Amino acid sequence: MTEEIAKRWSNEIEEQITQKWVEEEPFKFNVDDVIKNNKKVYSIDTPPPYVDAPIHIGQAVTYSMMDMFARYKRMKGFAVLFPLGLDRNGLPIEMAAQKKFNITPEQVGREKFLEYCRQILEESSNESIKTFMRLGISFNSYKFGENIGQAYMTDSNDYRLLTQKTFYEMWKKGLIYEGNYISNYCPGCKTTLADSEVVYEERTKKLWYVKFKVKETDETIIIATTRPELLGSCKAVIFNPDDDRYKHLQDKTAITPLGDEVKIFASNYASMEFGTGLVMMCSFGDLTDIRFFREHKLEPVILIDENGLMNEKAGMLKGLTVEEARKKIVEWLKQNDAITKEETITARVPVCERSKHQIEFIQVPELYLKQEAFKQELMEIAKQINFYDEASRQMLLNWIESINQDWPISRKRYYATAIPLWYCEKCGNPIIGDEQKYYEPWKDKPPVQQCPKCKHTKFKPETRVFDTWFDSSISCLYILGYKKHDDFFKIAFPCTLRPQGKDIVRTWLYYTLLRVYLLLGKAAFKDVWINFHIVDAKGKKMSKSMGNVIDPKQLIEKYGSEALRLWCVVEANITKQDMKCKEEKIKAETKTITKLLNIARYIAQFDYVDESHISNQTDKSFLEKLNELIDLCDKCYDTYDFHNPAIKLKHFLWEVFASHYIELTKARAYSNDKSAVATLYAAMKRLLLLLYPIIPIAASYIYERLFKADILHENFPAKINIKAEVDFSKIQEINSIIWKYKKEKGLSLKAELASAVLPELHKDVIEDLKRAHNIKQVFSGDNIKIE
RNA sequence: GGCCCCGUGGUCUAGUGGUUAAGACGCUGCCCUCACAUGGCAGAGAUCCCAGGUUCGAAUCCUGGCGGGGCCACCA
Repeated sequence: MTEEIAKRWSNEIEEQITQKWVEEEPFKFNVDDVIKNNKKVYSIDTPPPYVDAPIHIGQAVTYSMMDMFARYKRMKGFAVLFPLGLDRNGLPIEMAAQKKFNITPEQVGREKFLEYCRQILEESSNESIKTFMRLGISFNSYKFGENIGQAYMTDSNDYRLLTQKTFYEMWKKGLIYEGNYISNYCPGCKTTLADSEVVYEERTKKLWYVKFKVKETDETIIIATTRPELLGSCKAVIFNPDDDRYKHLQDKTAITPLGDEVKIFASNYASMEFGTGLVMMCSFGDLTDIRFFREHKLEPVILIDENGLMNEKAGMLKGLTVEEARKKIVEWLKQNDAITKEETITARVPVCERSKHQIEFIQVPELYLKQEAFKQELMEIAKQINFYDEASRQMLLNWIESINQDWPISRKRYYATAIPLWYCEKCGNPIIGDEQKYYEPWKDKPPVQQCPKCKHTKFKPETRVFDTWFDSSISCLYILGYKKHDDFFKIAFPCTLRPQGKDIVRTWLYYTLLRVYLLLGKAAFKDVWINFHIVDAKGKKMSKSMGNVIDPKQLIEKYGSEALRLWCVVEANITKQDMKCKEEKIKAETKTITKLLNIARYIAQFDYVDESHISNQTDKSFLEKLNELIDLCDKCYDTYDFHNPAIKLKHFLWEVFASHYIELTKARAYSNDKSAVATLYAAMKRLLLLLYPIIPIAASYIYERLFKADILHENFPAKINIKAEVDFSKIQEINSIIWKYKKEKGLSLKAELASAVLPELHKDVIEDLKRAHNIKQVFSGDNIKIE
């Protein structure tokens, strides 16, 4: 007796099945088996979500899609490496700790502060993991551990040790150096930022018109500036070479309100339209200033210190933040009658991607990883990888093209991977750690007793930590067991797929390709799948402040995870554009699940008949349509396209299978015609297998009841070996005409028809048509006619 | 300023040289027919952004325009 198939789909069924998957770990990655039996590996470098935030709709959708990739590849015989990672590094943890315990790292000291951070992480709910479980994401394991395929955390000693190991490798190759350059500095995060972490935003700013004097002629000139606090670092006043108003000032000397004397000359950097056409060049208000100083070999005066405060060179502004300094100098200038006008302008300003504070440019020593020298090679790498969608490649190429300095990898922060360096107190010689353990120099001793250069025995520990992307950019190496499981790594590298959002192309994707290229000389991935975002029903970006955030947990609660999974592939192609999220559309997909369930219930009332009994031409004609679908799905799934197959599968389910085939063959099925029943089972089996990657929970539920087997162990279906004489579309067409005729005549669908003229078709098909539509007599002819 | 993507019924999407331009959501009407009322059937609703061009033929290819979006560079 077949176990009863539910009439309605429910969250209880979903929970029961997904719970079982979590407990029994059927997707476990077996490294030994892979190595011993030389299995082909398909690996996914999953993007670790941030621990403390519950997962958002975009993650729910993209992880569901990754799950489809993973499940499809398993059906195709791959050993699929699909690990769950959690990102636990970086500033958000520090900020949360500071806020919750109302402390600052400066107050409590490094070790104590790290403890507070760990406490925050300890209390983190792991909410995201529960949602992944509920969505049926087939991670290799939901248990944390250090074996291949187990769930991992980016702040584990194991992960951090690999970060340090790769650091040694690059250090030894001479790719890392200490440089004292102008860096992006975020006053909010109190740290240096790489260019990739800087974005531009439209902001309103004040523009002040300040009086300068010309020394030689004593005339007053007016200069517009948004950065009066940098007046003390002014080294030149410029005007556009075509600006007739100021040509007479060439090579004269300007006196700033502070009394400094600077040269006046022409430069293309000045635009005639902006302000008064005269510009004061300071060190450094923006990137143009930096370039200008370099080109004119001017000695910069740095007024802002490593902490973002005005230093002693700033005179009366010393100790103030930049904001405070600006206020104070404006007041002072006003008192001295040096300001003629004040305007509000809008301009695009560089801001910190995370905290949105305006970037300052300050000079700080940082460790740099060489990248500028490898632009060409990386462009080549970018061209070798398959991009899905192909158009996404351009985002990466654009970014590589625009790189114009090396990557600062050190940060003055705390909760991140330690930089394993010590410096000889006598000669300053840097000492690196070794691969034995994860080092924290401020509390660990270096692996050597004395400085190899001067034999001195005292060392100063490095207290800076790595940029969080320096960790993240080796995730693909970590999951493949780099420098740990050499025999596995050898066969599994490069990683097959990197799935990720378009917003982190210039960080996560770029840095990973850079790191892996520098370490191994190859592309890190075979395929890269870039997703766009989920936006609200109106196409607006979801944000807490707008109040338009859609919580995936609530959607699952209301409609189930299968409806959500089906919706996200049917709705649109997320690799091409943002996808709008409308609840009604998700709700609508519950109907498809119900339909599938009910077709299964219909089939289950007949005793199973195997495929060898398929002989009827109607049946063969129908199955041939399914064969086409098998081909299409296979071809599309292989290129990460689930959108088009999902639409076709839905259509097949509703139209071809339910409306036409089942209605046409009911008479035969109820009279236990072996060919008809065998066809129902054969078709349903294929259809479930095709749907399985998309809606695995429902597919496995039905499969188990109809075929008494676990769908997880099945292969991707092969085409059914049949040859049909009739095109099923032709049959559908005739059905529609007859249904429409009866409708128009106000006849019931069961009403008897005296006769019909139908095209020449196989007798099996004519017989089914006669019984389905209750036609007494059928004549053949080219024009369909019903009476 | 450079590069890229998109513009199909009210809404969201398919279709990428020849189709009566497809589907879903929404809307209207009829029907509880023994798998399914979380259903079935039917209907209304599209100058396929505009203008040229290529072609026997264009929503589909080309050019220009208009509109929307993205990435990068960036004005003191």
